[in-house]
Amino acid sequence: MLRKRLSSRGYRVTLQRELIYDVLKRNRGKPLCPEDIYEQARESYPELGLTTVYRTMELFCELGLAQHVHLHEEAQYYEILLGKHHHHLVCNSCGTVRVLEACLIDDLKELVRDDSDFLVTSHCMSLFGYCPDCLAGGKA
Amino acid sequence: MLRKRLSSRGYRVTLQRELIYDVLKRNRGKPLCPEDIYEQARESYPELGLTTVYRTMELFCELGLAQHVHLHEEAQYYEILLGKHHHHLVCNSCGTVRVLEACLIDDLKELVRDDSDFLVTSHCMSLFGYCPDCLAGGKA
DNA sequence: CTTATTGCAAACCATTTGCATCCGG
DNA sequence: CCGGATGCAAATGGTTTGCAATAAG
Repeated sequence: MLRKRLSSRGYRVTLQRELIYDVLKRNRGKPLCPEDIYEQARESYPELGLTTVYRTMELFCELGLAQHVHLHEEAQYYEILLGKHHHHLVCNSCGTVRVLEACLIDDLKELVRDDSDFLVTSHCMSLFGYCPDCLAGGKA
Repeated sequence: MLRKRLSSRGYRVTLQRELIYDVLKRNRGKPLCPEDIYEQARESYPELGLTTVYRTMELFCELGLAQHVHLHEEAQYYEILLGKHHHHLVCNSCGTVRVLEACLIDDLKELVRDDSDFLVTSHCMSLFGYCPDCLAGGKA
C-alpha cells in the first residue's frame, strides 16, 4: 500500500516513511498528533526528526494515506451563538462560508436534500460528550 | 442579552465586550478569527488590544454567547486512512477517542441509534466542497 | 551519480502570560 | 475605592523554512 502509493507518484520509499506508516497502522482509530507519532517512531529509530513527521504526514494526507481529524472543540474561528445550532458549507475555491441551517444531530432528515447546489467533496465531524466509563465513574 | 449574561455571572459590562459582541452580531453566520474581530472592532475603537479579543471570545464561549467553529480541514491530529470514513466520539472527561463507524453523510440512518452508551453533549461539523458560484465559474 | 529526503537550527506566527494601569460597580 | 478588565511587551509553543549532509533509485 505505502510503497506502491509512493513510487507510483514518484516519491521515494524511505525508512522514515515506513516507520511513520507503521505507527499509524498500529494506532488505527486513535488519532495522533505529530508529537505522538514522533515519539512512537523514535522508539525504533531515535535519529528521526520531528520535521520529518510533519512533512511526512502532509505527504500522506496528499496521497490519501492519512486524514486530518478534528479532535477538540477549540478552533480559531468564532461566531455569535443565536438561535439554533447549525453547520457550515465552506467553499474550497473562494473560501465563502454558507450556513447550513439543518443540524445533523437534531434534524437528520433535512440534511439529505439540503443545499444541493453546493457540491460537498469532504467533511469532518466530532461528537463531544462522555464515554460509558466516565459516566459510570461519575466523572462527567 | 450580553449585559444580562455578564452581570448575572458577576462579570463586568465593558465597552470592549459590547463592541466585540456587536461585531459578532453584525456577522451572524460568518465565522471570524480573532484577527478579524480585532480589526472590525478597532474601526470604532482603535485602542482595543488583540489580547482582549482572545480573552473576550474565551469568555463568550464559556457564557454560551459564542461558539467555536471548525473551518478548515487542517487539524493537528492524524490517523491512518483505511476502509470507510468515520467520525469520533471524544470524551470530555478522560479524552478517550472512540470510533463511530457510521459516517453521517454516507449513512445517516445508522447514526441515530449508534453508540447510545456515549452521552453526546455537543458536536461540530463542517462540509467542504464548492459553492454554486465557483461551480458555475469553473473554479472548482 | 543525481536529486529527493532528512535533520538540525533558526525563523515564524498565533496565542498566552506578566504586570502596571484603568475603570466598572 | 477595590478588584476585575485592559493593553502592552515579552514569553511560549507548535509548525515551517533554509541549508548542508545523506541516501534512494
